[in-house]
Amino acid sequence: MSIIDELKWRGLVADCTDAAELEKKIAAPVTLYCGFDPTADSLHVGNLVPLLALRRFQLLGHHPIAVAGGATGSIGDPSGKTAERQLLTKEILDHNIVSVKVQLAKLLDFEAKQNPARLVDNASWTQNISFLDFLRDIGKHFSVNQMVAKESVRARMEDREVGISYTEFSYMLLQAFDFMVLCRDQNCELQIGGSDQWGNITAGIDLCRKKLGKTVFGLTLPLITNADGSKFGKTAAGAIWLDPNKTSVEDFYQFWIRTDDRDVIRYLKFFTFLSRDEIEDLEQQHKSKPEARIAHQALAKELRNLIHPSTAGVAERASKILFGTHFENYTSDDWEFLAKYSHSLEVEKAKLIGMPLVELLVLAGLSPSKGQARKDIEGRGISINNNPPLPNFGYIIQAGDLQLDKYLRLRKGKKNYVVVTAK
RNA sequence: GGUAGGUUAUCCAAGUGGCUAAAGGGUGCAGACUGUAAAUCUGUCGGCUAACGCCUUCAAUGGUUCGAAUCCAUUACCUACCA
Repeated sequence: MSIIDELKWRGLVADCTDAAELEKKIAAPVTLYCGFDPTADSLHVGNLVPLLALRRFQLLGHHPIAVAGGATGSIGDPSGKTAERQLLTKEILDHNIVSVKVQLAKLLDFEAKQNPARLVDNASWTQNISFLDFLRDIGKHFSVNQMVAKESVRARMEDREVGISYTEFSYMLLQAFDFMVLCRDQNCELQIGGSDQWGNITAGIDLCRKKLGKTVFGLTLPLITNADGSKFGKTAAGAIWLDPNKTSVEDFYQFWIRTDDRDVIRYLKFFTFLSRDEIEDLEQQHKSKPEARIAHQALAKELRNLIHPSTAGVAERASKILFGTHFENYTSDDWEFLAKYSHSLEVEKAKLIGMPLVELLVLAGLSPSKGQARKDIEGRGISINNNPPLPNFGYIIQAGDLQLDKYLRLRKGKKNYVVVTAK
């Protein structure tokens, strides 16, 4: 199966240039790239789609290049954005680049004998070029008329409330320049990216043809949407990050477990490397017995293994303990384990015993304020250990609430848990 | 540079002197139903308080007034039109 067939089956092709020619080209190994702008100090699950696509290409023998956007990230891509963005400071940008590079490096194989991945930073060829040279050599090839017609720019021009700065307007020139440089120096012939990158990619293709006389290709991946219409990868608490310090291993796992039924098979295709047979088998199981959530568990497990390989088994175990019923039998190992991988809080024992529950809820971060904590309790959403919800908000923590004289599980609703440890 | 309009709570958005902690909607959170699903229904959604109530908030500062999100002045930011 060619990479294109593979991607098509997975629903991962939104659009591509000259499909017939691309099919031919791709029969032999090609060099391709995808850019990742360091807009934060970690990648999030949304970045996974193009990144895993690079990996899929690599697995089938192609040569992937991951481009860290040191230059483009300092400008800000207007694509898909409804408002002008705040420029990141130099310090934040540097910090982000370092972090993102580490994550990119984890998901591609740099040791492969035939087709090792490469990681480059577009600042390396952009930062020393002068503004005048850039305008003369690159800018001359762009027609403002065409740039204005591109969806990403047009949307912002039409929105009277927002507009677009010259800085962001120029973004596509930088990205086109990247493609041209990679094509020239590394023989890169294909750029992939999210569907919002279409305009930027075609700009690069045009530039390669004009500057280098070469025909190169572009392929975009679909924007991932949730069945309920909300944005993929965002929760109220924010994005789901790959960095375990920003999104705990347990939360990361839970995120996938809670996938909408209607999305779970699509996501298996998008985000895992399971084979077609395996996914179709899961689909059968899911259809016949959705409440067992077999597909959800497979999805969560695959992703956890991929992103947090050193924690194999951790999330499943934590999940079993948190959502299971054999609460009284926890050993102190179980408790320590929970404290480490889910949300936890340490409080001095002397302070803990006798502390009003509302105060503990706020300390634990389960309720934003004491007033809200009170309402949460009155709404019968709060319980300690595995007891029924507490009926009144005057409750004070007792010594008897501590399991093994040390641990206490505080729960809000079904999904929010904090393990409180007395010290 | 000139002219006009805007800035309200987590987001959108009403409100043009007292009845306004501020309509409505979204999101969120909780409850019921379930499967840690969806849909639906209910409650809740500035802070403190057991509660009466008190405090802080409508871009910022200063003013008018018994009383201001609402009126005036200055400043900042955003947008449009004109030059």
